[in-house]
Amino acid sequence: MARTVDPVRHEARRLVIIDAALTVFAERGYDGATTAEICRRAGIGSGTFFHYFPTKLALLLAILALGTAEVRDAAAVYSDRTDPLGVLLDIVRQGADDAADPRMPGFVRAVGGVMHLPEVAAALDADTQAQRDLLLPWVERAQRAGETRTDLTPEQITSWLYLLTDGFLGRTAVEESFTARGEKATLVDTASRFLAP
Amino acid sequence: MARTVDPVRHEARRLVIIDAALTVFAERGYDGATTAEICRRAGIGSGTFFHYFPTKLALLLAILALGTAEVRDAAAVYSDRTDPLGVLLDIVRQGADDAADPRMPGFVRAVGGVMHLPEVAAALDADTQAQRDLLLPWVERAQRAGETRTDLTPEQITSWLYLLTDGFLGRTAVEESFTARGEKATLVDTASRFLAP
DNA sequence: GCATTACTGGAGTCGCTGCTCTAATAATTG
DNA sequence: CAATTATTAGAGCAGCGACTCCAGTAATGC
Repeated sequence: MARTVDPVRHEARRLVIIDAALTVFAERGYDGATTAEICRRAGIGSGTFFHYFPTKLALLLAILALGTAEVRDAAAVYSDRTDPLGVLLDIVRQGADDAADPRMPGFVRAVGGVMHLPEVAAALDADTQAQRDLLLPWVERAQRAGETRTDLTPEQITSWLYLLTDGFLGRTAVEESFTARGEKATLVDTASRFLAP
Repeated sequence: MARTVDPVRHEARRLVIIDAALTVFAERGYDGATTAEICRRAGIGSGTFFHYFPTKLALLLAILALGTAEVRDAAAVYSDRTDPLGVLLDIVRQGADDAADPRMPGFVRAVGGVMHLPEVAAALDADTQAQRDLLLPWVERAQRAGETRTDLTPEQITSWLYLLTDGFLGRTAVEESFTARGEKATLVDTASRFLAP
């Protein structure tokens, strides 16, 4: 036998491609991003590209999976907090911080543009589910503690919190003067107003 | 000479194509929508298509222009109202109603997916500007009347109102159980809470 | 009726892009 | 070092889709 796989090297290379793709997708959209351009950006040949990912779509899905995993991991950070409302606002804050990566809005739009592909829709469903799993228990706790309105179901409140961060992301994508950094405080305030009993 | 153009017939045909395109764009995204499919849906041949629109992109821009014109026309409806806050909430309500067209969310995503094209970006800028022109005077009046918070600039408030309807639209696009009809009341309530002094 | 022009369909073209294939190179094991 | 296999680049292929072209038809003015 000879030469076993070095998983570290392999994974590193994978991440280089993913990072390049994230940039190009954000700049040109999914269809506008050619594999050739991604390869150039990653400093590899097309042979290498397809050695790591079977299709361009698989690459997109890998990026989405990475994001979803991150959301899942985030749960651990809050696990021993005792102030439900505070946790909810911190999660919202975190969403604003994520929007600060200048590639994020463009990437989100790019994904939306190919959401009609069933694989993409499924990946987004998984992501939404992860977000929900993160928020829902804290919403319920906040309601029980009387820190939050109870005229909406926990599911509805979760959706609306998601709506706020999503809309926030979208606005930073479109409007020059609307910056994640500058409007973060208003986002948290708006979430507070929304949650208030 | 012979046969002058019949503008009515011409315009009607144009609208048929536009309507078909709106549907197909919403279903498949911009790049996913082939001109062949749009032609099939509109019941025309490709020759006819390119007789009416020089390129596929021009067709998309025509749809966007139509929407922007609609926003501009909306201004007239509110012109002699005297309750600024009520007008703002009505505009928000109108946004919720627009989101009720089942093709709207998909179409919005499709447009977002090709926003990197300068022509599309410009068209969206124009649309945002029209929305701003509609909202801004009423925000200023509401502030002066003391019906609305004044810790944010009128421009910021306008952006945030836009954010709410935009996010609302996005959520109806993604989440099955989040319907424009069902969540409309919460949208108006959230806008109220946001605007409150 | 006839000349002229608008409109229409659809077959075909041309460029582009995702992906395949091959041959070379590097790494690893014994 | 030899054998084996992972990795790499990049030339080229195959398919697809926007758009062109043209021939035929309908409408209009005289």
